Amino acid sequence: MDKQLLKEINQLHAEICGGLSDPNRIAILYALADKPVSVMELAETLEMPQPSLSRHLKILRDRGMVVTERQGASIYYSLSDKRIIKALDLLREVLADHLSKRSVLAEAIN
Amino acid sequence: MDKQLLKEINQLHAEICGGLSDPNRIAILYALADKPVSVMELAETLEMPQPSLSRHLKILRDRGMVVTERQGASIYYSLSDKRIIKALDLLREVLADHLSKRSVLAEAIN
DNA sequence: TGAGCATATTCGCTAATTCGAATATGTCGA
DNA sequence: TCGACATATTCGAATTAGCGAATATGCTCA
Repeated sequence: MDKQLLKEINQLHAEICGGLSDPNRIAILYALADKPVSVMELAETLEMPQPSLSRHLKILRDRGMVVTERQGASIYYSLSDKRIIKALDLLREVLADHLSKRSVLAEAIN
Repeated sequence: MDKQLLKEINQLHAEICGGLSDPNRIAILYALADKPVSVMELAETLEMPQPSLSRHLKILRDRGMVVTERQGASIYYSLSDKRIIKALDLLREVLADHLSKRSVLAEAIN
């Protein structure tokens, strides 16, 4: 593969991953995992100020990770692709394993 | 689940994801996908200055995403968990789909 | 049309990330 | 132990990301 092209792909790939690299956005994505949710509902569920939420949603939208559908005055957000949750779950498993290994070490100290 | 605990988990989860959110680190992780590689070899393959590489490797190490093994003067890095590549592949598929949808739109304009 | 609700954007600020350059640490073999 | 090589860390500067507060836009319905 062309080297320059590969760099551009990795750049885009990193931007997608950057969409995941904030705890609020992870909470948002899981909140959207099952069904579309409006901004107001999200703000309540996640106890997040609405403007902050909108900014995070924009980041996810720009990266094509969520899609919107207007319903009257509200806008419903949903995941654009279930594989995003799959990827998040995989990484959470990696995290869990890492933590439990560390905890074994912590025990062993005593 | 306890709300505060969930926040901490999401924080750690986001840190793992943050490990993926840089094009250089994505290149590093794919380079380690098959077999352990030394820092010098990585620097050559990826055409990256060694100090820069070491800094990125530290980020991945701190998050438990890669592990090291010393062999003489060299240090060999390897993936701590294949699921990291699986997650990256899933997200790359999401990216590919998103790009091709956009490209269809681009065609449609003409 | 205008009031009111839902969502988005902007501004000013602080904090975090990345980088190149320089330097430090650690290991091996003579 | 010293020199040479492999890797890691530090520093300062530049860029980027996130936040609260304020404000703007867009839609609906009377």
